[in-house]
Amino acid sequence: MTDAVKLSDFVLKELRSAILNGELEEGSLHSIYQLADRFEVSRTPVREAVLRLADTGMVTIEKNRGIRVQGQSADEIRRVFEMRLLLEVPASSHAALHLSDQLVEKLDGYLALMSEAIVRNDSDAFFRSDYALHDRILATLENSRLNEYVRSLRDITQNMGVLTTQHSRTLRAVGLEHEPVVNAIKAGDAPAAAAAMADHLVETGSLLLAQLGGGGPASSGWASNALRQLPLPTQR
Amino acid sequence: MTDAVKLSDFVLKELRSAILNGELEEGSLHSIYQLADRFEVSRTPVREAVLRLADTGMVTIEKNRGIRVQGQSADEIRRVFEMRLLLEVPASSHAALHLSDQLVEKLDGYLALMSEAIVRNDSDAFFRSDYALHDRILATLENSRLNEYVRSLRDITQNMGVLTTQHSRTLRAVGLEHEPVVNAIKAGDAPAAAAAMADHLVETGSLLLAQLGGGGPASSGWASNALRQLPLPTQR
DNA sequence: CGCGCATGAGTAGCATGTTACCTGTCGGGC
DNA sequence: GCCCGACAGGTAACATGCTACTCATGCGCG
Repeated sequence: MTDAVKLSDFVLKELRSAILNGELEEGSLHSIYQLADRFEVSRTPVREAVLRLADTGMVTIEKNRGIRVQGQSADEIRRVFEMRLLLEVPASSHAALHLSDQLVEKLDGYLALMSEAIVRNDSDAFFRSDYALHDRILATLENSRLNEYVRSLRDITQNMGVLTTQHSRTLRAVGLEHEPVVNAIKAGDAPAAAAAMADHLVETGSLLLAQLGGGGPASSGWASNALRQLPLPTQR
Repeated sequence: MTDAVKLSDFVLKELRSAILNGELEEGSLHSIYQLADRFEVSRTPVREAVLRLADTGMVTIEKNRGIRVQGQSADEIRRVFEMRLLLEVPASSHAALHLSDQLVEKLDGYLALMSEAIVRNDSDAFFRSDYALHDRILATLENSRLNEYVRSLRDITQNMGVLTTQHSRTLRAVGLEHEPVVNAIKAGDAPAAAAAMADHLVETGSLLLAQLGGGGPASSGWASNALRQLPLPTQR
C-alpha cells in the first residue's frame, strides 16, 4: 500500500507538488485542519510536513493565523542558484579530476536519456535524467550531506516555470548546455568543466527569473548579472 | 518568560546542547517518552525537535525502537567542513571585492573581541565573536539562505572538542588564523582572503578530527589531506 | 453616520490517547 | 542442554482533545 511509507513524508511530497504546481496559490493562507482534510490524514503528519517545509522556506507559519505559501520571489531564486553555483561548480571540477570509466559511462548514459526525452518532448523524463546527471557529478565528492542539500535546493525551484512552458525549444536549449559540461569532465579539463557548469546554472536561473518576472528582458539581464557577480570557484 | 518562544525550539536547542556536551552519549538509544520527561514537556514538541535533528543527521530514528544519537564520525566532520570550504571560501573572496568602511569596522571589532576573549581565556566569548566574524563575512553575499545553512553546519560541529580542551594555546592558535583573513579582505585581495579562509577551515577541521581520533597524528594528516583535496574556489 | 468594543469563529501549539509493530525474553518441546 | 515460538514491554507514528491567542465582523453607542 501507499501507507507503507510514513504519512508525514507522503504529505510533505504532496504539499511540495501542490505548491510547485500552483494548486496552492502563492501568498495564500491555509490551515493544518484544511490540509489534513485535503490529504485525508490527521493533523499530526500535516503539521510535521509543514514544519519541515518551513525549514526550507517554502512556507511560513503565522501563529494562530495559518500557513502562508511563500511564492518563488526573484530574490529567492537568486539565493538558490547562488548556492548551487557555489556547490556544483567545484563539484564539476572535482569530477573532471577524478575520472573513472564508470563515471564516463554513467554521464554519457544520462546525456543519451536526455536526448531521447527531448526528441519525445517528454519533459518528465528530461528532468529525471537532468536530475540524475547533476546528482552523479555531485556524487564524485562522496559527500552525502552535499548531495542531499543540493537536492533540496533543486526541489525548491523544481520545474516551476520550465515545466509549464514546455516548449521543446526550451527543453532542447537547456539540454544542450549539459554537453559541454560532460565533455569537459570527460576530457579531465577542470576549469572548462567549472565554466560550463557555471554557464548552465546561470542560464537556468535566468530562465526561471525571466519567466517569473513576466519575461521582461530587463529583469532577465539583471538576474544574469547578479548571478555572474559571484566569485566562481575554479580549480587552483 | 522563557515560554514566550515555542517549546519545540527550546527542546531542539537543549537536545543539541546535550548531544554536543556528551550528556547524551554517542550511539546511545533514547525514546521520545524519556526525553519528554527529561525536559518536562509533552511528547509532541520533543518529537518535532527530534525530527528536525534527524534532518540534520545528528540523530537517526529507528522505528519502534528509539532515537539513536549519531556521534560525530570523522566522515561527518569531513562532510561538514568540505561544505563550509565550498561556501565560506568564495564568501571571503566576495567580501574582499565588496569592501565598505562599515564592513572593515565590524571585522576589526570582532577581531578585537576575540583577542580580548583569548587574553581572558573566555572560550565562550571567543566562540561568539568567532561566530559573528564568519557570519559577517558570509553576509556580504546577502544570501540569507546561505547564512542560515552555514549556521546549521557550524551548529553540528559546534565547539565539541575545542570547547572541552580549552587550552589557551589552542584558543590563541585558532584566533590568530582569523587575522590573515581579515587583513586580506581589508586589502581587497580576494585570492589571499580565499586562501587564508581555506587554511583556517582546514586547520579547524583537522583539529576536530585529531581530537576525535584520540589525537593520532596519522588521522590528522589524513584529514588535512582529504580536506585539501577539494577544488578550492578562488576569484576568477 | 462613524467609531470602538465585545464576540465568536478559526488557528497554531501543546498534551494525551490509540495503534501497529519491533524485539528481547522466557518457557516448553526435543 | 538447545532451539523455537508465544508473549509482554516498549516504541514511533498517528489521531484527537484542549487551550490560548488572533482577528474579522457586527452591534451598540456617541
